[in-house]
Amino acid sequence: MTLQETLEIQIKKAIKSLYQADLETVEFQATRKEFEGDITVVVFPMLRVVRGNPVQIGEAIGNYLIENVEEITKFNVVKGFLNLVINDSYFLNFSNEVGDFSDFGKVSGDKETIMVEYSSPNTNKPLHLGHVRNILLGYSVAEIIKASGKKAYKTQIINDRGIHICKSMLAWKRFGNGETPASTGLKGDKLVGNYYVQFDQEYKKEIAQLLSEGLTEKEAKAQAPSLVKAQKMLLKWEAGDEETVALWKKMNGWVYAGFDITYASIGVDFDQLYYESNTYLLGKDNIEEGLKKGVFFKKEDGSVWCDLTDEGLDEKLVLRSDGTAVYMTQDIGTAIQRAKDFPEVTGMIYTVGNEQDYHFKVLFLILKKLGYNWAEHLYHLSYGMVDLPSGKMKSREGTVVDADDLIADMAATAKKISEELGKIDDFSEEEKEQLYHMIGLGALKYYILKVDPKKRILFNPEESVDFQGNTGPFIQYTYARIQSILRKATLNEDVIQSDSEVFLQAKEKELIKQLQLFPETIQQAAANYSPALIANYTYELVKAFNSFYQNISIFGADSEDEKLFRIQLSKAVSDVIKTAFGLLGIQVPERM
RNA sequence: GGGCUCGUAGCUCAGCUGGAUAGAGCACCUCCCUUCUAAGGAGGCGGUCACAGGUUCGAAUCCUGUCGGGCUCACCA
Repeated sequence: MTLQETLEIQIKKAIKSLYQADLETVEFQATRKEFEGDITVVVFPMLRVVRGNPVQIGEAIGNYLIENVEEITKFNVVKGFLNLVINDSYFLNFSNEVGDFSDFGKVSGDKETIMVEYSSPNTNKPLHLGHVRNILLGYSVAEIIKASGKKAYKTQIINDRGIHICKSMLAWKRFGNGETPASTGLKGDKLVGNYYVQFDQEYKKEIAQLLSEGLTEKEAKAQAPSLVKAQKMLLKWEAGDEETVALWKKMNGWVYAGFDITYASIGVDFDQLYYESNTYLLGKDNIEEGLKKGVFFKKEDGSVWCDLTDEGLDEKLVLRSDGTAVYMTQDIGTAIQRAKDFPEVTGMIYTVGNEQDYHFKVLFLILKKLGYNWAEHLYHLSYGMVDLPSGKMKSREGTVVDADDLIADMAATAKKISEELGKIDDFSEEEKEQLYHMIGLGALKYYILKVDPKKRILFNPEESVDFQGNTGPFIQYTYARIQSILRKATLNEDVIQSDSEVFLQAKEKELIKQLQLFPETIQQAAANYSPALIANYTYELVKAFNSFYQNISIFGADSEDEKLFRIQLSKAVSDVIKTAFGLLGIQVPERM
């Protein structure tokens, strides 16, 4: 039983015996810095059950707790807030009982399995900053779910077919002269992306030409020769035309090789891949089934719809009048297919931008109506767009922040700062490069993950991401600092254990309190799908540690026991930093 | 127009299911490396929590409305 649970029981007893009343719940909060105390009971809500002056009630409860709870040594009441002081041995016991903090806060278990979809790129262009936000969010949420006691499968659906792919293929055939990644030295995704851009330029020229010939904009867009050719190519692809399919395979292969490099650089992975070329026909059977169940209805022209007006939404098309699938059809089919592939899956998370909020609202509703039990646990991990000062990023117009370039820039900044400081001059070149990458990536990931996913991010490439203050490198730095202490401690053969009485400094107590919050922070982050909670928690922990570190000497402690305790506490903090950053997908260095 | 969403310090953001005088970082100004890593620490400056009502012991937080930004309402994906 936690201390808070004990207190709740005792406070209910106190109210019962003092006022003959029953409390439903007791409201606790952390005591604010300006008051003495470790935990605070809010008295106001009790006034509903107990008549009286909040200060007097607080005093009465405080006195009762001192009598009946040994951990409570003192209290004070300010207005309706009862501030309780907890004795040192409670905190010392806590850190001794945990002992090894390397897995502290994590819960193991696999009763529930959640599938997390993220990234899901098109194969006609390289990954950019928008994808990066998606990838970081999805990966982190999957890791948080695992730490909270569930199983998580990371997956992505690769959009490897469709008109957009044909556009790149067409432009390559026309302008490519047989270029390959090997012949140009370009990453495959970059090479293919260039042709996608080239297609669009050509297409725009054709539209301009047709407009000058007097066509309307709509006509010009539909009749431009490039587009017509791309549409023909798509039909050939769907018919299984050998040459088209071969080219498609070749160019997609280039892109996958490029993606793999970027994913490895970012440090993310997947458990299961789905390809749209395999799944785009799925869903039609499910529509048929839904028709029989009465979930859908057919209009006179043969198109199939789902009526969601009862839920305050519109009617939604799920099958065209010619019997072909739409986006929704595929998503219905894919979800059902995944549940078949992984029968243990109890829920799915879709990491997709907020422009698709409505689509997922509808998708989830339809799946519920179709009667799948896992449909109750579907979640759209929606996030805001990443905008540039110039506006929206557009791949076709080449106004994007490329993921590889961005990571390289971040590493370059890390290098510059590191060289100025000169603390790792003895590293080998390879070690240095690894470290710069780790720090640069840490800065980027933290920068993106610490903000609420719902908010859009304005990214200004001119102003580089910070490396000081509330940043990834600041936290990595603190970790490295603690490792330095631990190396020195090992060198001095200080044994990491202490069980005798030591006097706790206020800063040490703060640190332990902060450590105690980690398990519930993980649970909250999982419940809210929020890496930001982990990031903010870690920042608070690290701030508390740095304050401790600057104000209290570890190796200059008065007694051997105190010294050992401080080393042990530092170790615990660094273990938790490592775990927390692991949940964000950020690595921590031994030195920096 | 309907729906969803955001609006907190000059800038970037925290603020949990309503709780004490609204917190950080950046920027700006003071201090602190004979001590364990100064990518650090201690402090200062800076707010009508978009606006107006309401709910109550108490509202940045909940409700309604207004204003402003974004997204979305395709037989596109």
